[in-house]
Amino acid sequence: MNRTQGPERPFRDALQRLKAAGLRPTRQRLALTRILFENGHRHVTAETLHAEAKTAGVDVSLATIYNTLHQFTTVGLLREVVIDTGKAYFDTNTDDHHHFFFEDSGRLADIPGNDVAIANLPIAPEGMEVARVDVVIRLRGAGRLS
Amino acid sequence: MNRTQGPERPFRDALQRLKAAGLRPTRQRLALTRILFENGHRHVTAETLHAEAKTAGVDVSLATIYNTLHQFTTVGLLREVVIDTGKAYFDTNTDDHHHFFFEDSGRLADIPGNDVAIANLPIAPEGMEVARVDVVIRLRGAGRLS
DNA sequence: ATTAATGCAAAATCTTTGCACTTTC
DNA sequence: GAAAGTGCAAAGATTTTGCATTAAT
Repeated sequence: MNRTQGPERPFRDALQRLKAAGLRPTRQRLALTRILFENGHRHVTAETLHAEAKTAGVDVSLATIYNTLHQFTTVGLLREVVIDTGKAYFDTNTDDHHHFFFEDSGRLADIPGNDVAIANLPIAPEGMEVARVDVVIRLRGAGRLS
Repeated sequence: MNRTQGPERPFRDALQRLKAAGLRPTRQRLALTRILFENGHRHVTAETLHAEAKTAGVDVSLATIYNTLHQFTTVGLLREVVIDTGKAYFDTNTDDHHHFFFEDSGRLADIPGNDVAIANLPIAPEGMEVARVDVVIRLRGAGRLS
């Protein structure tokens, strides 16, 4: 838009992130990257991301949302969290960590810190290696939201 | 089939199980109960259970399979295990325990023993209680099946 | 120019629903 | 014969796919 000044910082960051991941910085991917990574860690589904994009005035088809979520996951920008049968959640925090799942609202939250540890992790069967350990703490309750 | 003798043991067990759960012992539910509970702990999906029933010569519609799986889960005969987006697994072992998931084959297995323990379980947020803690160890590997 | 990405709508999966028919109590 | 359960096919929901168009290198 303004080419007398260099691109603003957030834009440059998004561009950089895509380049580093080896993905072409298309208009859609740049917009989604900014939505996803500019405001701390996020948990999204295809649907919520699509809605957010629309709200932000970015026109992206659902198919592209799905493509993008999976490409980002493949290159390590996102991580998929299996919480629910029939809906895929993606987390912008790709570090090893675990989750709270609020059953009432369907909201997902990282468990703060790396406190959770698993004792007596059983040995993987012959010839198998551990790809990942997922811990989900399902919460239910007198759900007055703060 | 043979009414000069009392019903055989397995049949009686299935009947008993359904009655205890407050479910009417219909032909379909009896058959599914036997398939599910007569041979140690099992992990099934709607599809695998439907196939097994068919193989066993039991005619049950898919809709009834779904109904039954959910009814059984509601009354505590089964437990749902969330492993995979887009496919629901059910476990005949309703005790507190965790799972291995073989990503290659889609097979699910209980982690033997109650060894797995979680250290530093974080406090549930205000007004929330822990409904359940799920641990899934995802395995991948030089998967030569035994 | 070449290659990759996007969008659309159609298809594929898995699951649920509505309603007539059947079975259990 | 009430009430509950079953089966079918249709409808839902989410995700994937095929292919023509558009954009990036």
